[in-house]
Amino acid sequence: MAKASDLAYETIRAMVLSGELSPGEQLSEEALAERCGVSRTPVRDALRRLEAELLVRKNDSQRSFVADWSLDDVADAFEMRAMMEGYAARRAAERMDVATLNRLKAENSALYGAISGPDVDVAKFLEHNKAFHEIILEAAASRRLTTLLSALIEQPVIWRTAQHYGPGAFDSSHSEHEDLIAAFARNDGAWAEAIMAGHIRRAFHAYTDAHRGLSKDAA
Amino acid sequence: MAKASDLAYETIRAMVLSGELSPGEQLSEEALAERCGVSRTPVRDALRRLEAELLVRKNDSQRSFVADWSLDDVADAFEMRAMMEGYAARRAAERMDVATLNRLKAENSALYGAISGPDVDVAKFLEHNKAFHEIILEAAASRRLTTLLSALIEQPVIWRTAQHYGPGAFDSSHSEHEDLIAAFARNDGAWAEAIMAGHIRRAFHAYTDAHRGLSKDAA
DNA sequence: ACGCGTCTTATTGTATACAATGTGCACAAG
DNA sequence: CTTGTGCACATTGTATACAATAAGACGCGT
Repeated sequence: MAKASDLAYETIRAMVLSGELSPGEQLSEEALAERCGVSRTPVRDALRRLEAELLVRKNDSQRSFVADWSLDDVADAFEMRAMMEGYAARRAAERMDVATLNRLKAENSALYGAISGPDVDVAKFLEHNKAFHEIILEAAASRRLTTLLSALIEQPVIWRTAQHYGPGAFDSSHSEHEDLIAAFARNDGAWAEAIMAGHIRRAFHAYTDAHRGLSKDAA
Repeated sequence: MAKASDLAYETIRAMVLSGELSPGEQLSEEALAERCGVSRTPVRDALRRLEAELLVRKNDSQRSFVADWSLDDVADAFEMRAMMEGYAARRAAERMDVATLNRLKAENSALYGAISGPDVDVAKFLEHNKAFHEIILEAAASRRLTTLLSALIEQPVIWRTAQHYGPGAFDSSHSEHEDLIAAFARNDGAWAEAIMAGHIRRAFHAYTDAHRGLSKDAA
């Protein structure tokens, strides 16, 4: 999309994710515009996008605030994702072809490369993990599903989960991906759906384990 | 929300739904602004909202077009809705209380009143049907689910389906709602989910039956 | 001291002008 | 006749000024 609008979006998003803007804090369009070095117009666009992603919420009189996520909200988001990605996996299994299967195998091999060395390369893991899931979503061949899920997948709480993974969790991810590939190879939609739902739920519990006892962490 | 922005949204939406704007037709912000009697700014807001609702799509270079729905797209939308409303019904069953149950009973009684006379009052049926489903969504108590589903429910193809119902279909709706109430009363999430999924799928087949042989109907 | 109404001010909504960008067409060269 | 290039135009992106509205502060009366 356009330059300034994207800049505003990325900037504000980064500020929310980093905690530079605290949950519950009010967002003034003018203040944000100044910090981004653009006018209010692209900021308004950006806020609309962020609102759709649930990173920002608006009160009754249209004022914007940084969304605050309770544990219930996080659980809710993961449950939604488990359901929808499970559904996507089922559809993908029913429509799987050899070329797509090979792409999935390649991504999961690359993912393994990122976690099999002496140190885990978390950024690389995330990259290939994201690619893996996106290929499945693409194979599900549902525009609506893609639209709705992408809003969920971008949730900060979700993708930051891997930061809290122990070494075993990375291996689990890799092996669950292998199981998914096996299900896809057999066009077994029900199997794929079950694995995927479990896959997401395990990520959720990794999150709760990491946050046990912590009331709130800003960064 | 604001006056002009809402006006633009409602106006454009009505034009798309009525077929005054044909599927695939390009939408110029300036032309729409003139027809709505407002400036381009609120029109841009309205287009973003309509894009989120999938009534409008944008091409690579951000030009807007009226979305055109193939049969596959419609089937896709119904499948998504079946899955998500099924999930909502399950959650609602697990959280159901007496007050909500009574509201559901009242809505379904009113719905019965609209269809039990000599002529079916379709508008009244739709109103109570919508209210019934909204109560369930509310009882599901998931902000994300509400956000995502509301985009789907507003789809024109979906709510227009009832226009094609035969007399038996209205009765089926009413009795399926009764089944849902029974499942809710017993907090039987799995049952509620199964009924709801079937309920939506039946609506889909009512749609395909009505359109059998018709390539496209504009209004 | 407390509640209530008004006034000030912060914030968002809208209009308009201008800049940037992409699209299609015309025309020339091969 | 086809293809490539460039120009004119249609359309969207951005900035800014102004209008409308809601939130908060202040003072008044009780």
